[in-house]
Amino acid sequence: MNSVRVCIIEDDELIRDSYAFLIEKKSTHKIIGMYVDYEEAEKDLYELHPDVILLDIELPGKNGIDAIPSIKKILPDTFIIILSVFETEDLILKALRNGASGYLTKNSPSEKIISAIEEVMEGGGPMSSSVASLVIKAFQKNNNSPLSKREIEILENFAAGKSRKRIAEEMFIDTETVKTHLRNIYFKLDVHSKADAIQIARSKKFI
Amino acid sequence: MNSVRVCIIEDDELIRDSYAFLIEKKSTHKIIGMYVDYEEAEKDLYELHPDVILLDIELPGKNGIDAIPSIKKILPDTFIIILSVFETEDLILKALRNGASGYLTKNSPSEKIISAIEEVMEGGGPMSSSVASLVIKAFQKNNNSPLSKREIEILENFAAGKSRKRIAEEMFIDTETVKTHLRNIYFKLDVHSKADAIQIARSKKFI
DNA sequence: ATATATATACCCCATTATGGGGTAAATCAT
DNA sequence: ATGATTTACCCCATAATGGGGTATATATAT
Repeated sequence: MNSVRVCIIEDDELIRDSYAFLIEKKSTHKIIGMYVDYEEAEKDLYELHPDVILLDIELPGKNGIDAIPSIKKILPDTFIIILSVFETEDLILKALRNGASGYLTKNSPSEKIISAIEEVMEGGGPMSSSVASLVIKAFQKNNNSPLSKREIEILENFAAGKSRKRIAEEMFIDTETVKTHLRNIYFKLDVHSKADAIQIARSKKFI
Repeated sequence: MNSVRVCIIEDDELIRDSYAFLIEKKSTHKIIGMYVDYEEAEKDLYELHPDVILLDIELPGKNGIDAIPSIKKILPDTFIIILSVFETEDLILKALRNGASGYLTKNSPSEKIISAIEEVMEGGGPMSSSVASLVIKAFQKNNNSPLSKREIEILENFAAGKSRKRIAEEMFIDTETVKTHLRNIYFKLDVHSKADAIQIARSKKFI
């Protein structure tokens, strides 16, 4: 592994300095920039063009989640690894959606951080195991759904923007049958519209 | 880490036996069952109640992907780790959606497989780094979208099943403006319906 | 065996949403 | 300053929706 040019954006001085120290000491990677917030970093980013940015989420000024798209606009090919104490589904998914390539918790040992830097450079997606688990769970359905298999199938087609007619044709059933299923779905989810049914079903991972 | 009761479903004798041998030799986990296909395994699963199942995808009879929900129905709390030579987005996401807790490529060293068994028992989500990268990319949008920001926003609301009227209200614009955006979205995606627009936009990760 | 859930299908009705067409002005960004 | 974006209005016919009632066959579970 060649020397990787790394930049750190982290407001806590102790954490920032110890990461920098350990990375420089235990690997061949170079810490080419250290910043206490995104606004400071922004001025230098284009000139610096780091390979990897270690980014904290809890920052003064623009937070890490919102900083990701801004960084990606300036440096589309720079990999961003989130370093955070928080492991909530919401934050993790937003970070990944916004363009982060990895997500580590701050209690990760320095070896894990160093190998994560190498991993992203090689096209990997380094994550703490609890983070990986949350990411996987984000794909999985809730098996305590009140909806039947057929109802789930219909609501999924519905959520794909299809009309009753089209769903009926594709499922080889009558449009009236689709309608009856829909009526039962509305009753079970206690809603009275498509949008509400989709929203409830998605948030509860029924579909 | 206590001894974990592991079961292997893998049709290739050499791979199956070498996994079993290495796991028994290098860890305290117990291989309590080995099967060449899902049908064979199914007979014993409830009685065996393994903690973890190492599951191949390319199986004779029912394939691994389809076997996952069947296993989960019999053993809802057993963790399933996929072992596959294939790393296509489609297979990986289907496996995770169906309930797999981890996904390793077959070239993984035995240490990685052993630690994966421990990781799932502790609530983690073990993945090969290339798999993790694909999973992360599944969350990320295509930034070469022909759609404008506003159009993406509107199509996302559209994909949430909302009507033009509701979108207009929530976005503080006129329904006619929503309509114009929609018309431009249809033109850019070369479609003539909601369902097609959503389908194209989702498959190309524009939304 | 009997109750409950599921999947199928038909009828009525009024209201709402959709897609296609044309046009245009203000603002934003390269 | 040229093209893209965002906003908004007009016309029109057709399709889709949601609410109501009813029914029958099959599965599943207690």
